[in-house]
Amino acid sequence: MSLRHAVLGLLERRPSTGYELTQTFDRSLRTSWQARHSQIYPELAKLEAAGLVEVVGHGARRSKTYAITPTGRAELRRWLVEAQPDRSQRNESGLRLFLTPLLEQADRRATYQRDLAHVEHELSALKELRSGMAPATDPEVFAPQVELGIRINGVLRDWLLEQIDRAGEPEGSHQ
Amino acid sequence: MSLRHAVLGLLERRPSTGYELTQTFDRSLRTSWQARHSQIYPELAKLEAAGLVEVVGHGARRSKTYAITPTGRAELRRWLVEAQPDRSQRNESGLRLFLTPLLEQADRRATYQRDLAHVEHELSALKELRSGMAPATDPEVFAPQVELGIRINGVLRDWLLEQIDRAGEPEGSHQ
DNA sequence: ACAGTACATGTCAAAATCAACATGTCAAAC
DNA sequence: GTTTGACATGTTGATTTTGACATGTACTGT
Repeated sequence: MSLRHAVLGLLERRPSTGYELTQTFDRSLRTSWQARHSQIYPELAKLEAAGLVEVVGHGARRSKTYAITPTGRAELRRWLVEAQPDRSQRNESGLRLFLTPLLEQADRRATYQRDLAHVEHELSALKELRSGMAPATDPEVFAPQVELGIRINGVLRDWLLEQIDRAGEPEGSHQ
Repeated sequence: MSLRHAVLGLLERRPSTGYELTQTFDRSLRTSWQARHSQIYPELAKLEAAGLVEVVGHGARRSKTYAITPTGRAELRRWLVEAQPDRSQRNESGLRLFLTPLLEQADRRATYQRDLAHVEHELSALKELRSGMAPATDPEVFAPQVELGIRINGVLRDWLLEQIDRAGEPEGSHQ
């Protein structure tokens, strides 16, 4: 039940509406956990019923702002500190990378190129985020995560470049 | 429907029984895609019904060996080359890393330590795998993936060490 | 006034996944 | 000979996740 704790965690960062949570899932959390609004709204209702979150305000367009309660905070801490992590993952890109060697050279090269383009894109987005980050606003709560993302994507980029090189050699080298 | 393609991919590598696939999911694929036997056996049945795989042999203990068919191979290639990748992930460890800064210092330090222990463990397992890998057996189909795993876990280790250092400073430094 | 778009919340049926139940085979150790 | 454990395949009910359907609100530009 990670969705529950993801929602609690985001509400610990700041009180939010379901709509805002949906966007955060889509923007910041997409590389760790994803959820659609059709999952988030029911989950908020369940969390409220369980007393882990509460509605702290009503805004425009029927929006409800939720905040975490002390009970919810305790549950979040318990999960982070005491619950044993589930290390398994679901990562389609990883699966593709694992299977790509099965392709013939030209196809393999093409898919690595496509992945490389995506990684470069991610990398520049993260670097822009890093440079534009107000050092006062998110005091270091956020910066290290961005840094980690940059490093992992850097490793991925280098690795992909090596694979592309390698896939090109047998045909392209020494005319 | 990544499970389907994961199974096709594994059968492209070599014909296998459901039991063998289950083990491969658990051992090699656990960082990309996981599946239990209760999902794998029905999926094999569906794939067989669809003509993407076929039974090529019966072994001891009622075991059935499946192999990919030409149709299945075509579908696998189509998925790898033409289908647009789903970049979203489900990764509880990533989620925890994202939320850990919310904890107070002592808890934060402790969870980073726990993660570090796990990463070190992964790292030594991968390095052993690298050294023990027959260069002739899995000719390079497998080696680059192991190398990537080593590099990513290395980045993770360094990052965690930095975070632990940082979390220790305000209290532990200059007596 | 009207159109388009972003905001905002919900529900529902289908599909995917998981944990538990269920059954049986074969080899090695004792 | 029998117990233990790895091998091997299945099913079932509950939970999680998805994609589509559904509805309404507020602002912005024309």
